[in-house]
Amino acid sequence: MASVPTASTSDEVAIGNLDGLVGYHLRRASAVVGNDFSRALDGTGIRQVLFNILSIVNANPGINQGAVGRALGIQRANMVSLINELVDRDLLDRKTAAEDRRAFSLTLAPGGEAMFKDCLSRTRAHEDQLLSDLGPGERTALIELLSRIKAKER
Amino acid sequence: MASVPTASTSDEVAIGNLDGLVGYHLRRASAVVGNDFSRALDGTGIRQVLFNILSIVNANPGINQGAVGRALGIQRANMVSLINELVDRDLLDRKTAAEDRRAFSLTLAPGGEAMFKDCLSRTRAHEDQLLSDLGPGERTALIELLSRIKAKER
DNA sequence: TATTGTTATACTCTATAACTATA
DNA sequence: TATAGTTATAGAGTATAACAATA
Repeated sequence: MASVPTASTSDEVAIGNLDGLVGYHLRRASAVVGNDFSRALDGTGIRQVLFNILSIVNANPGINQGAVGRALGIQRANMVSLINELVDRDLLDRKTAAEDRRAFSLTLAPGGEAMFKDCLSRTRAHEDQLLSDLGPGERTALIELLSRIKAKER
Repeated sequence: MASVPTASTSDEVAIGNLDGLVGYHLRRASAVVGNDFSRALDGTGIRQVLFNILSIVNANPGINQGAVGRALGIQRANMVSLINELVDRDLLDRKTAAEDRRAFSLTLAPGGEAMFKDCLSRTRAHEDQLLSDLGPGERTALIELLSRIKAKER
């Protein structure tokens, strides 16, 4: 069974063979940053998924619901209530697409733009704080490695 | 609002400001590796959490339930059904701890050891495949960076 | 026939509070 | 009083199948 690390960084117990697995470390690090994100956006009512949707729509005005879902890895069926939530809160404008009457064309409502800006700056501030002991090169390198992993999606 | 990247690696739509956020990339990469993990363990009935629990118990025979949860960031209340599941499937032995009769002492049952070994080699094979275009140095560097982020947990 | 969005549904994960039994 | 495990419960994320309207 190869090498079984005894403790690594753990303070209380050994994590055993998990230590060599990228998946384990990704899961834990993602949770830490995700929780920090939640604290950053506390009080806004915006969750990580919703923020991601706002960002995609912001960068692609007029995009339709399905395309947003594909960009974020969210299934069609699960997009419905998320978009409803943002439309109901007047953060997103939804209208039937001119070119394809099956689809909806999404744009940020004025309130959505303000909300997105606010959430973005909160998020950046929190990430800068949380990741302050990573050098700028390390941070870039990390994002680059994560992008390459993401590209392996199937 | 600083720089708004237009496309980065995206093929269909721009991800906008998400591109500069570590949290976004962590979330997506973690999902990719997690899905790959699920495929690797398809048919075993073992999910990522359960595998993590088996690994902790394997590395710390006799450990109690709460300590496993703390090591993995799982709340006490949520440990109960997970441990029940593993005990019911004869993968884990659970007995009242000698030193503290409130606690349970957990060890891998023979079937649990076999299952863990099997899952571990499947997982390693899948990770090696999925991450084959990361050099060994990059993989180590990635794990090191993720560990440092995890250490910021609060 | 294929695609966009929808509904219904179910499973997993996560979070909180209140309880018991032991310490 | 504090801790180990339990129960109940609720919210959120994710997955599948089947449907209507449109392409």
